[in-house]
Amino acid sequence: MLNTEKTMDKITALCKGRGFVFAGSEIYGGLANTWDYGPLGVELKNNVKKAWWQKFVQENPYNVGQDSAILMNPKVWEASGHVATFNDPLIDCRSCKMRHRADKLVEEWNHENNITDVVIETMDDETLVGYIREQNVTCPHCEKSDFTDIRKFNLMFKTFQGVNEDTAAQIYLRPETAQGIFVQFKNVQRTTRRKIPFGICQIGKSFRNEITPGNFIFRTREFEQLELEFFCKPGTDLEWFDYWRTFCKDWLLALGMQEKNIKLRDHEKEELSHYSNATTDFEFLFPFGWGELWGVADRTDFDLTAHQTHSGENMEYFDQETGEKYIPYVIEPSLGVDRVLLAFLIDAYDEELIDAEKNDVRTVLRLHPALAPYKCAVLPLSKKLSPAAEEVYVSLQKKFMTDFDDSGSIGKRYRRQDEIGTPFCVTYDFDSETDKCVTVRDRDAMTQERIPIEELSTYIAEKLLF
RNA sequence: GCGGGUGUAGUUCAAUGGUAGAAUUCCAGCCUUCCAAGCUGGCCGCGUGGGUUCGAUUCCCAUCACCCGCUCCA
Repeated sequence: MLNTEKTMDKITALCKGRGFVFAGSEIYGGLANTWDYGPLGVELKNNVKKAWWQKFVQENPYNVGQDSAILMNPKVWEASGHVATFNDPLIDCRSCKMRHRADKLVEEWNHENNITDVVIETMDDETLVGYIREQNVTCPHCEKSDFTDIRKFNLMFKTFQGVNEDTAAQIYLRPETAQGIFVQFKNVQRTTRRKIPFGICQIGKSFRNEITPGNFIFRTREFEQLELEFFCKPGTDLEWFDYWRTFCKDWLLALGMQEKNIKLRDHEKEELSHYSNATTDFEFLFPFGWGELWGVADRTDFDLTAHQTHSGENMEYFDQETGEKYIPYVIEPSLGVDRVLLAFLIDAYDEELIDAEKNDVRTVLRLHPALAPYKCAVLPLSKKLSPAAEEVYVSLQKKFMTDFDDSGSIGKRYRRQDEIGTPFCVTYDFDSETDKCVTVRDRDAMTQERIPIEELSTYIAEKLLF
């Protein structure tokens, strides 16, 4: 019996086999959880970014773009709270080797023992360890109370700027792109003459030294984010929160993601980040379960206020119409490029049983044309037609990523394109010379249409819209 | 980082204490007038490093990577 279930193995095999994603540094035995995008992967990734930019910047009445540096003044991360709260106090149980977060350990212990008058948040590591030893807090796993000291684990990658590798020269690789937007908020507002509400979009790499990455490109230590920081008047934030939630969902659906694989989940109070008072996660049904794709957070005025406090720079916005001065609230829809790319891939992956007896399966990536690495492939029906077909190929290349393939049977070449998600195959045949038309075969509908060569690029361009 | 599992061509799977064989993919040629045709030829592999041994892909140790759990979140 043929198994057409989508699995991560099949997805990773396709990615490796067709040049979407390769394991990083593979010839040196790899480096844990690093992945490189191959020729098709980078096209897909660029298309995802382009599609996001198009809807969030190009076509959007509110938003503008920017691109800030990965390296920032370390004070940024003190202000943002990342130096303090991205620090996990890890503690190991000597008995069963289980690792815990010291603060969570105490929190649970207090909860179970009905201790309510102890404030964990204000405890430093020594106090935490002291408390654990005093109270004989036990390991939830083995019930013993034998813990190591706390080891600080900061999720931020550190490096050094300049020649001195001392702490004064220590800087961080940004753990999120958002702060680059906050620190430039005033410059962008001034130079674009934007009035509140408006937003700033940014695409860029971020780095988090996760304890446990995994699930292919779902969680990696180096990843790329698509972030919008939307500035609005306090009190209108929840309204805009809803607005952007809907906007984000529409974007996913417009690009063909199946609604049944998307779920919106609101964060519970305890779950909220240090900067947020409301968050909704967009989750996608991956083969390994539901996983977060898009976090839409109401960050309040936390960041701008923090930067105002730490930098001494006034971050207030002055409303000319009402004469009011205020620090804007911020709605942040933050999307992981690698994650959403994986989601699109999985969502698009399909195996079609063509002939049960021959065990013939057509593997097809039903990617939206806007996302597909190649928009079309030119396939001469016979090798004798290759020179003429190449002319069509060269003209199409000026407009879109186009592939050319004249090796093997026409059927095999269709299948090759199906597997990498090419929406249109253009076949140049023996009549093309005289009627100046080609056959365009649609990947999903499996239909064939005779199109004049000169109308070809317009025909395809229309299908790329979303 | 801890516990469990895995590691042989791009993929799927063999065999072996005497340095590996097939299918498929891929490439070249012949053939081929629209959905994985055929023929001929070809490329490609024992994760890495040690040890035992005359000799290791095989046995032992370490290491690395991947998968499943504990964490976390874009």
